[in-house]
Amino acid sequence: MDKVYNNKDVEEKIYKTWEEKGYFKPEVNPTGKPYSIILPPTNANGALHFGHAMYVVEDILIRYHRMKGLSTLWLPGTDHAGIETQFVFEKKLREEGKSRLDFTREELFKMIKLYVDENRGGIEKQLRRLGFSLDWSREKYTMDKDVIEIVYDTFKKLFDDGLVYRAKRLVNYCTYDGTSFSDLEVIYEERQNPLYYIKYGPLILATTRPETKFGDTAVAVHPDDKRYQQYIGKELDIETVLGKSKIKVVADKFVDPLFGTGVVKITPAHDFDDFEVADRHDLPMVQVINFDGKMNEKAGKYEGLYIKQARRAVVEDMQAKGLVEKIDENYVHRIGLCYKCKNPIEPLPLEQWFVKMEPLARQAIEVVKKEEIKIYPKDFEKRYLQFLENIKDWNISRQIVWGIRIPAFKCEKCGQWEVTAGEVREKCGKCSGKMIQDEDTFDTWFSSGQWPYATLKTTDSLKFYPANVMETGYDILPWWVARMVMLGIYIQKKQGVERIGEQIPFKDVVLHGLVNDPLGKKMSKSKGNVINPIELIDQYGADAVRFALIYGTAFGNDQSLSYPKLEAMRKFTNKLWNMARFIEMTKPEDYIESEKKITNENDNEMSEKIKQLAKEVASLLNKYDFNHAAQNLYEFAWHTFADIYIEDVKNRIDNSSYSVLKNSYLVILKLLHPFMPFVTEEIYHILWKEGESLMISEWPIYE
RNA sequence: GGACUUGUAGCUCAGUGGUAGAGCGCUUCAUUCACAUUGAAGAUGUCAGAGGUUCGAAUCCUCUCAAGUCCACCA
Repeated sequence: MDKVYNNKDVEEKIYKTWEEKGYFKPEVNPTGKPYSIILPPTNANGALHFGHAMYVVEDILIRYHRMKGLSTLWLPGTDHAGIETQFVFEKKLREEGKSRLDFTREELFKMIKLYVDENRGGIEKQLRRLGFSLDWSREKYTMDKDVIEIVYDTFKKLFDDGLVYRAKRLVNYCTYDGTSFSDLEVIYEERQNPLYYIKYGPLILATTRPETKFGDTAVAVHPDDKRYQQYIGKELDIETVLGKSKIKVVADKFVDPLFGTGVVKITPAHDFDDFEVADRHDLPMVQVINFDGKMNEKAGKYEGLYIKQARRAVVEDMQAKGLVEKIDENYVHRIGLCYKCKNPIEPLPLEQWFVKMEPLARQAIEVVKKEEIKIYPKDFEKRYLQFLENIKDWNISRQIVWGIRIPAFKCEKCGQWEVTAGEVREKCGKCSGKMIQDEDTFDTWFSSGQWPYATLKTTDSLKFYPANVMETGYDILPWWVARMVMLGIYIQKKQGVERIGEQIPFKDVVLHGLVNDPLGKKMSKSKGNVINPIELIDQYGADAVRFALIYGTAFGNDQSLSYPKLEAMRKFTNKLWNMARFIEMTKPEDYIESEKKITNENDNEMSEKIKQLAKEVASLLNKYDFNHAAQNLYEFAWHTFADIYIEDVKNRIDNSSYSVLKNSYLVILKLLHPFMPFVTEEIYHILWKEGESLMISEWPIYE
């Protein structure tokens, strides 16, 4: 053996052998009980980042259970990542001086598909570098035909059940990207904008958006506000920049009497709150801004102006007419921004497909409260429940081409909608008019929300449903995990599955924290502080990187990348290596493997301590306490086994003590294998059997 | 506005009712005898602050301060 463990020579060779021998497939343990984890699908077009490296905990669980003899499946997959990918592609187009508007829908889709196909596979290579024992033969993609069929089918069933409906709702629309975003995709930022105090007949109200006044269909006051009691229910004659007009006064509790003058203009087509007020008071909706971000004909002479231009013009004209009471230039408020381009989100009314969430959420709440699904660490349960208890209907339409096109068809003649499970409809069933397919695609989360069922069903692996563990970053708990629970249960119920325990998509939710840069700042491309895990693997070895991510940080907490820790873990792999080297070098010439009788007190103590360690590590892993399992192993291997025991046994090696030494070391290797698969496997080949593998050896269990 | 997380040795972090811990760094010694070293010994902390519960609090409760995150969003 070399004096130093050289990870570079070892890792690639070993991973290749594992894969070739089929050790990653559940069939390696043909009679074992099923145990499965679905890898959160990675962006098909993406590269590895530190979020992915944290999936090492899944590999630990998988390797642990595989060694325990379970038929273990860790299923990889990729996601088409609709908005994200189209955004990246459009950026590329812009750099080439082109725009998506230069192409038809079909052309654009083909181009993006080609672009993604060319860039695919990169991340799979990188996940291999981390040593992940994924069953690559079952890899799925959200755009696989059979996955799409399941998504279609679910959509149709939801529609038939009345859980999908079409409605004109305000959407978070980005007039620059030309698409709507979910609530979760809108980011909020504080901005300082002028607050205009405008005269509406006898009333004065404060607004930041005077240009939307042409869409006002009422003004509102608080029902208990003494100042305005005489106006409630009346219609006011008001003077506007477009001449005389009338407007109704309504009373609604949402108005804060302390803000501004306590009077609010109601613009249902361009404000989320106003939309709800309008709903309660049956007010008409007047859209004055178009999807291109310009004012429309309802804005009279301001038609064709962009929002900002219109605001300036309207204010100037109002000032000329004496309609502006005052302007508060120091007003600070939070406005919604597009998370992609950082431009203000415009609430606009658009016909969309919505999923009625309340009935689905109710079940998802119930399964967690009944502990059919458990969330680790438990603190995250509150976030999950908070999200589901306040859930709003889910807008699943996206105005992008890169995605699964919604299988809904509208009759040109009579306006009838028909939803199919993917089949094309050309003629209207009612009037024989021509049917046209909805241009929109599904929200990416609508397909990934069906991921556990879709992947297992289409790989003929349904015996692994529900998955034992869903492990992911806590940041996508509502976006993804909650939706998988809701859709998973729904799908299984529709399949006629009655037992809750078989409806849920997974049993345990395990959430890891985020990895920040060494200064504790979130890694992001825009900050330029992104660190590529592959570079660290090259430098420290995959085992050291894996161990460093687990060791010394409470599971679920964020951590900052630490170079000293990586270095310490690299030394640990080297220490392990040299323990093996010692054992190899000190083998008694007449040593017989079967010699087992323990005669020395210290040898006896060691074999007892090893049993305790094995129990402790198993118990910690069963609780998803990876950190303490790792700490125990590190502490024991280095300080109990090497510093004390090896030092002690060094000068008195005989057949009996050597047997204890070697067998104890084997247990340490086995317990460490899920954490550090490469170095442990390599040592096993050298000290034990070259043709066999530690990864499919038996996990040490002592009763 | 609602909630969550974090604040412990110079740095990165464990520790959740019983005399303050690890790694790195630092000091001293030993060693090149499995270990691009390793081992032994050592120094270092008003456990963010204040109050409370308790025989006893880093740990439980309340409040304050600071950093970060999620959700909802007031014209």
